[in-house]
Amino acid sequence: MTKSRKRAAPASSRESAVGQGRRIPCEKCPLRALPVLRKFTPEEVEFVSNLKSGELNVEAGTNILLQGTNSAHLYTVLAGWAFRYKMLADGRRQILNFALPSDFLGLQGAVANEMQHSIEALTDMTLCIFPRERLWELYTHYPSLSYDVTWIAARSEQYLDESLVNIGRRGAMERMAYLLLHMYVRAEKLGLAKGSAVQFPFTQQHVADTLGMSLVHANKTLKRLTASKTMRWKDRTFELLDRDGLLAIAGYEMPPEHVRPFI
Amino acid sequence: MTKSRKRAAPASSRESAVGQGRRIPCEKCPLRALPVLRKFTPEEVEFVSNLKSGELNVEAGTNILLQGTNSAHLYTVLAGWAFRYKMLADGRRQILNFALPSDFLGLQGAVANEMQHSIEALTDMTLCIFPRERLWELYTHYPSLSYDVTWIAARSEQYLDESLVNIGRRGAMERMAYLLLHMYVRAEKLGLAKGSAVQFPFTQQHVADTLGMSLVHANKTLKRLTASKTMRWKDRTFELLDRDGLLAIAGYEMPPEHVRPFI
DNA sequence: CGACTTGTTGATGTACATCAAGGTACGTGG
DNA sequence: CCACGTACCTTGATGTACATCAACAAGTCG
Repeated sequence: MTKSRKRAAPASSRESAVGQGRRIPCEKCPLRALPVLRKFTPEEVEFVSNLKSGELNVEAGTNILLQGTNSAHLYTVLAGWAFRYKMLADGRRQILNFALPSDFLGLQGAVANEMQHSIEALTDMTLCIFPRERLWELYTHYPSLSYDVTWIAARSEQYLDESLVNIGRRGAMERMAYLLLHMYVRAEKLGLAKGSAVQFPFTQQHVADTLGMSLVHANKTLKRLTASKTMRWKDRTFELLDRDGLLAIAGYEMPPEHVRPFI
Repeated sequence: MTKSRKRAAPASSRESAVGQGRRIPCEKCPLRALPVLRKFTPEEVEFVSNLKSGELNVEAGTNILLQGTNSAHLYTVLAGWAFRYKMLADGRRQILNFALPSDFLGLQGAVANEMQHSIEALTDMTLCIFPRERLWELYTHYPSLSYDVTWIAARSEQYLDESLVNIGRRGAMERMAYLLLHMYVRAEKLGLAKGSAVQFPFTQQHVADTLGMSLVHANKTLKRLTASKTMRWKDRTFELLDRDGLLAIAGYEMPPEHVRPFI
């Protein structure tokens, strides 16, 4: 054993001060207009709207879902960022993925019974709540939506495949370049970019835990990457300066990203 | 860049000498009796049987699915072992997962359009073929089966999560112990174990590519692991000698494995 | 103000990769 | 039969990408 990242105390994860917001009807959901998201029929939207049991506001640092428990809910991210992670007994942490607006959370728990991972809010967030036991209704009433759920699961599998190659077979610079570019592109697609800059709410520690390296090494890798002048990342603001240059360092062809469902 | 595993020539992957076997009706499928697999209703079985368009026999080394192409089929493994992998441009390889009898292959391609990974047969295999374009029928006619497909996708996500923690945050011994135990358990559940021994059809190179390490290091790690007397692996035969001991080295709680669907 | 979070940097150690060589078992065609 | 190739495993010597340890700087917060 070696591999860095022990933290004795659960430094983040404050007490989960949550709140119930008022309900925006799905018909007026601001996300639904995004061009990357598949158009729903009015019936589909109405069904989903009816499935939605409420909204949840959580503060940054809150654990939305917890490894080892079974959640009664599924969530859609309306606003804010989160990350999915697993902890080992001795405190090592691996971040599996980040969640952005329009992402769907908790399916594994709905299907398994017990969560095998945790999810923590990176920023203040707004989530749509769907009761887990009504997922079955969706399957019996709306094949199109069931297909979407499968689609979503298959796509996260793709992301994970990418991460596995990334961590298993590539050096620190390649990994880092790939991750930053990946997160930039995702944010950009959601209209979160201003010019070529995005507000990244995560820290170097999060990046290190995503890429399976130590904080110190992540820091030094970022320095080297900055020296390449393909990007800049200071005070939570990420700027993409040379997309092709960064892509070249990542040594990668980005897989095609399609229009996707949003439940 | 570093991170091992370049191979100039595609050493394995012979020419895909395949063959069409005769058709076993799903009602008589030998796998369906396995206690780990969920019981299907007669209607479900009949529907699946009708969906099945044929059987495929492939030799060890054949590429069943290829990164960058779009396959017209979905497969269920009836017999034999395979592995899912991705290659980088310079020849580095990352194995993502292994496929055993009862596993479902090709969903990502069905849902995306273009495969983002390849699958290669480790042994001679028999596969059930399902035409991809009829997947939609399944969604419209059988919510229960659609739910199963989602279930399967969510479960592979869980496997990938595990692998990510494994590669990202654990040392060579831990990784190795975990992988071997994991593969043993999977094989055992399918009735492939004799006493406490299983025939593993993969080589040390495959293990190395799964764990994101070099062949040499995998070999040395295996030596050290053998010295612990918790297992033995010689001439393709793996023997589990001390389950708890190996589990302790893996430093892990195995997640609960449930009864699962088999399409 | 201290306590804490985040970033930064240098010194040192080690887990890993790379290189190189050889060893066994299997096949092939002469 | 042997010579030859090839697939797989093994082992030692050497190099390096990473982790660990330690310290400090800047910003924020109660």
